[in-house]
Amino acid sequence: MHAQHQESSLADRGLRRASPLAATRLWDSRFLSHGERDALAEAVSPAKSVPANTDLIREGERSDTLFFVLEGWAARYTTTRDGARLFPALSIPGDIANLDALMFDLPDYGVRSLSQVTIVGLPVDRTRALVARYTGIAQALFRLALVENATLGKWAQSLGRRSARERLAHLLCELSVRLQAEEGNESSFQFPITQEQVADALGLTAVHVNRTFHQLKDEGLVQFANRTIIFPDVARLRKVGGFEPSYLHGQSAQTPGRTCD
Amino acid sequence: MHAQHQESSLADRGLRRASPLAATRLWDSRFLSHGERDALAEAVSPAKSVPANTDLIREGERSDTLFFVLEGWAARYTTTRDGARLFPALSIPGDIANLDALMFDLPDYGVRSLSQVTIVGLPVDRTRALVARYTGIAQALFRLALVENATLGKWAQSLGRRSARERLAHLLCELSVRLQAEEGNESSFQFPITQEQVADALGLTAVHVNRTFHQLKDEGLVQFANRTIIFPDVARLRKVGGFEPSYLHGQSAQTPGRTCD
DNA sequence: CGAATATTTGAGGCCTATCAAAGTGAGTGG
DNA sequence: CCACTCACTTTGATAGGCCTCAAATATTCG
Repeated sequence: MHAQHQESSLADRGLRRASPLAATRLWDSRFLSHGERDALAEAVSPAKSVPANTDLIREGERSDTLFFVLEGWAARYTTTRDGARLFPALSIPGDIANLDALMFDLPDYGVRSLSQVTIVGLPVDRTRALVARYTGIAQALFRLALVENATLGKWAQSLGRRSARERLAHLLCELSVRLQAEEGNESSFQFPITQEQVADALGLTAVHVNRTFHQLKDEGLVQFANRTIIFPDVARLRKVGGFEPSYLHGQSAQTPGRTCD
Repeated sequence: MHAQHQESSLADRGLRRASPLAATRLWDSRFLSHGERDALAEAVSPAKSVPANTDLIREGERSDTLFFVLEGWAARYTTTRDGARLFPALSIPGDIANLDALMFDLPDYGVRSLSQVTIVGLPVDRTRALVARYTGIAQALFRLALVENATLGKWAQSLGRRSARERLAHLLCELSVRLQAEEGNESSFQFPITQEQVADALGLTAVHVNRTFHQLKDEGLVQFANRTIIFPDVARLRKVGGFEPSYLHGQSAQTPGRTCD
């Protein structure tokens, strides 16, 4: 942690310690060399805190920066004409909420904070330059896109073919694995979002999510204690949700070796 | 079309005319230089015809080649323990069915032909070499991943928040646009799959898909004539499905300029 | 402490699933 | 060219999961 390089410019950007990106999957990736990490840390904008329920990107609004989530949860959302909302993806610490901004100027979704979040921005043009110059960064971003792809596929499977109970169980299992990279404990984590937001992730009603949560509680599969969720029996919860963590390709610390080819 | 380069080796691979990839989005991409196209055509394996309902990749089976679909329709599929199937993606001519094989050795899905298909394989290791050498190819593949991402997001929106009628309308609209790159007519195309397969794409039952098709027919929104589907009123069908083609980012000939930044 | 937000509970209804069977069409072999 | 078969489509009846509407309770936050 000695300030070997010029840390001052980084500190100016609010990146006092190593880098706010240190918590990020992109950063953790085995693909990044030292130089690549420095280049990334250099390109990043100051960390910013955003309150809950505020749009980072309004639906269909142009955006010229990539958003890294450092703390808190955000979500991509789409709205149908009749006002129904769905979250095709939850963005939790370590995620990039709008990776596609790298290639497309107009997203087909919005991004909104679900809890208070702290984020860091990466300007698209600078990122393009990094991608062109550093193959490791290009690979890491490509990997992120593919993992998101797999996650979306599972999401679709849940929405299309699983009951409310199974869907909720699957979501909770997925989150426990994805969060584990930071929390270090797969059987419990902070759960900062409302049941209505869960409903928008699962394609259900808030009312029904509530009933489903109670069902899982009654079965002894989940518990709550001041905003943290606890899984007394992870194995059984996974069974209920039909959850197989392999599609996350080592987004957690749990399967460190199986990440890439 | 004169054989300026050595066409013989290509011909040996069954790529007689320009290249079987000519029909492919990857090929069409404005990112590919002449040299990159040649390199791609060179790397591709001989075109192969596969009958309907056969696995290109069995669920969870290792695969070391990328599959381009040249003709016919295929699908990625996932199965839940109770046997329910869902297609998170349909792979139609021009698509790569298993892009993630580039980075991950074990897919979390299977790939299966829905109709008779002709495909071409691209070995993963050769593709990696191409990506490392040709930035245009890397960019084009990244684009494909991001478009697939957007498509999966819309798929999730349909599965989570749209009625059967809306889902079917949306799917048909999406297919009409994606196929248009080849067919050139957005109001009609060959429809080679069964209602049960449609059900697996929409998260419905074959029975209900049948009823929903009839509903759309009765409304004058779709017609069938010997295996081709016809949309008498595309605008109205899009309205029903809540379909906005922008997320496909110019996968069709219809929005040629808006493809990239 | 009060207001706004989130959770909880109840009753009733609709959309889609399930189960079952009949009808249709394409391909095969005699 | 006609049975015959297999797969797909179509139709009907019933049931169930989740939604809708509504209101009460609990919690958060200023």
